[in-house]
Amino acid sequence: MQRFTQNVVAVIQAIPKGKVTSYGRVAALAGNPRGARQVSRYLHSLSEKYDLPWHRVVNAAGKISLPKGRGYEQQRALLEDEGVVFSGSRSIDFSVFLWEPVSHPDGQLMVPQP
DNA sequence: CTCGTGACTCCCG
DNA sequence: TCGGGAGCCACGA
Repeated sequence: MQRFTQNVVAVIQAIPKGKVTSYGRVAALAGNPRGARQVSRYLHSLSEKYDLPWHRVVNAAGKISLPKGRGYEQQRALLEDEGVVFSGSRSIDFSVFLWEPVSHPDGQLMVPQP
């Protein structure tokens, strides 16, 4: 498995309960700002194997990308269980629920070195 | 090796 | 606002 893939897994597992992030951010944190599409694929193929909180990943607009009947409802239910609120009934307010692993002297996310 | 395929994003008109 | 198009890239067939 490639480093990027491992990083994606690590980043997703690091998302705290009650917070969400976007595919693009996960990709960026994993070291590939252009790898958003890969992230979606990993969720699809590795979520069970690595027990990932896949539901905490939404698109850049703060919405669930899954179509209804294809996981939308399940994801939304899981998020609401954690306290995430859908404003307007469809989108998540990033200013409140976005997970920001801001660089911190010690609390930095375990992103590998370039 | 090449090709199709996305639970994405960004940029324009 | 909204939709279309192009960029991107790992992975399985």
